[in-house]
Amino acid sequence: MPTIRQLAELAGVSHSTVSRALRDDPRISPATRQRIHALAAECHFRPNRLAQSVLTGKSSLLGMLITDVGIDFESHILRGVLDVAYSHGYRIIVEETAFDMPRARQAIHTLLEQRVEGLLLLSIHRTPLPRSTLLEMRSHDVPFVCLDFTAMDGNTAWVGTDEAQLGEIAVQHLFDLGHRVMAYVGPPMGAYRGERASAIYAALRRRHLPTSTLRDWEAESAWDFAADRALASLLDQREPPTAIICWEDRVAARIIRAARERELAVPGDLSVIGCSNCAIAEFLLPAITTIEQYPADIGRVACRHILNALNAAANARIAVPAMTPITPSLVIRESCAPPRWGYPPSGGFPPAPAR
Amino acid sequence: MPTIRQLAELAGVSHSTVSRALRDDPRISPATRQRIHALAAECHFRPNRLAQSVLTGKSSLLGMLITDVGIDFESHILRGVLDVAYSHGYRIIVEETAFDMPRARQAIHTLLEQRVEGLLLLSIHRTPLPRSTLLEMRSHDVPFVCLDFTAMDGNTAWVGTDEAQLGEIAVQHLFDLGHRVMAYVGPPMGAYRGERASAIYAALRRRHLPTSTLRDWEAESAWDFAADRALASLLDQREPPTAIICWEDRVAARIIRAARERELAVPGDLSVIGCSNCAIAEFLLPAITTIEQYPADIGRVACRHILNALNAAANARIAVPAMTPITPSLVIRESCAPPRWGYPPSGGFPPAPAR
DNA sequence: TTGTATGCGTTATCAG
DNA sequence: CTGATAACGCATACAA
Repeated sequence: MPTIRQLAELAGVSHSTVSRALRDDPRISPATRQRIHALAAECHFRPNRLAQSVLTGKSSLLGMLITDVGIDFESHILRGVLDVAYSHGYRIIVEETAFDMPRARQAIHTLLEQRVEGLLLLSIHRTPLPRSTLLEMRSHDVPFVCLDFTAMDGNTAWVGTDEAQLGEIAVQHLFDLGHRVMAYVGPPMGAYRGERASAIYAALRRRHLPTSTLRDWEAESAWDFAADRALASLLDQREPPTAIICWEDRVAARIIRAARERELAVPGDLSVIGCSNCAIAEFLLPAITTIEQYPADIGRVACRHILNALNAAANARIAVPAMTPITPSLVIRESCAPPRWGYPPSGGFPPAPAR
Repeated sequence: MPTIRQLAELAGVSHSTVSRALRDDPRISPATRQRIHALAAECHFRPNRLAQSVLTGKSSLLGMLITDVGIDFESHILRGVLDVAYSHGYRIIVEETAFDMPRARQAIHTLLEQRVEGLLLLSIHRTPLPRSTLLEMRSHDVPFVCLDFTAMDGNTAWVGTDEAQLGEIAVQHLFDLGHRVMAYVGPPMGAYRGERASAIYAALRRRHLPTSTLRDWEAESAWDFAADRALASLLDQREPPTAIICWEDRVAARIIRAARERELAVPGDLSVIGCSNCAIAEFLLPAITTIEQYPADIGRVACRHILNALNAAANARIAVPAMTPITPSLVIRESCAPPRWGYPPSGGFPPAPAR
């Protein structure tokens, strides 16, 4: 692959003429421009963006930290990011961090050395980012945005699911169907991703419904838990729930399976609603009623935010950190129905289903 | 962020001394080295890898083209790639192509301008890459490898599922259970991803079993098809299959659903086996028996191949293009069982299940 | 319209 | 041990 100087020699012009011709500078005569373009194509010439970047200070590179691209939700966020990055002439360097904070820190440094112009941080930490890390991030001179559950201190750009709305949507749907006792199966309040529990419990309280707590969510990872034990402990209560809200479709699938193993019909005996609308949810029997969180939109909005910040910086204006919750929406399918006994039951609550 | 020259000024030394101190050159006195390191840390100095790359010609960047990171299988391949790239000090730039060949070509050019040292091509094309494209790829001076189903002309590095083994595994498992009439639901021979059909039919023929063809696979995309119609057409045959091999778990889920809708028990009346072991397969009822294809390994091997090629080039040796099929393995769960009527049926084949 | 000179942030080759 | 100086591939202000 030739350099711009070698092209110049071949064409019998100076390298600046080549440079200008290639960039379609109007000051170059159509004739030479044409000639140089042809020559460049013939030689498979590709301008060296690294050199350009050194000179201009713009790398057209964005860095994205991601916990695990294998997770459906995260890979769809990446899709969105790639989408807008591509259409704005930016490239994305992806780094996995697997919840390993030193590794994330290392990755960030590497990306900064690569002179990425912005950083997208997706769930790099199980808990909200500590203040010190946030300060450290701000000390680098690149704009960054947190996606999903990473950091929410109000002072940091953040894009993710609107958990409050999600809680409302789930509870409202079940409420409308007639359910009055619901349970939530997922990470508890205060824990990693506990925001969802909080939101659902708030929605429950707002309707003066009991907030049955699931006490044995001892998940190793966010998906690893004993569905049958969880279900048993829920149904053992004095007022067993007629509907279960699951924090994720995979959890919903497990709960449905556990229910069917104890010969409970879904949605006949028990309604189950999931979250995040995973790829297979619509093909199951029953197809899972779920809440779409639009991960690709989350990625798109986040990436756009970075791009805006870049422009704002160029205009010498201050980029305002923004919190951007993305509104989820209900996807009604087959796993929720009115409770078997209606409400209120004439003779008090029905006996717990046989088990 | 200061440059190396500014640091030099602050430290009262020349910029070459700073450069050397930062790279721990033994010729620098421990005292100054220490001092410069401290100063660099204080100023949040990060060496500019772009400038380094311009000089050395090594960008430590690899480019990866991917059809759709939202697809489980592809995102897991990406995981593997990221894994080995990271541990070898390489970064990955990801570009989505969505089967859009002009876009893929464009992305490749962009990546070449970015001076990636190698290219990983994942399913960028529905059919094997045309010879002309392959030649064009070779004309660029970077090593590349095709992943999954992209190109298999024997002259190009390729890593992907060993389809022949996959076919054997699926058919053997069902054969061992006693099935003698099996069908395949998936892209037909000759079509995009038709290799799987070919392999399964070969395995069937090897055992002198009938090769019932599914004639109405009119999938728009690879997952979009009418499962109920497909199932109906299969069961309508004179010798309806007692087992169905699905080209992907999502298809298996749909077939299972369709079967249950016509009150066929799975695996009692019909055995179903999937491929690719999707995240949710183990949580369904029945949990899907499937074939694990180890996508992360595919990514790892492919990335390692590129890295090897890079080293080989450095050693002035020729990088040998290699075909590396990855051996899949059977994951036995609950969706396959012996056929209801055993084999051979005493009074000929049983009547087709009621429908 | 084109050419010359300079610089971007590095590393590397010489001297000293 | 350290310091000039050149070079990498490119863009651009200035001169012609």
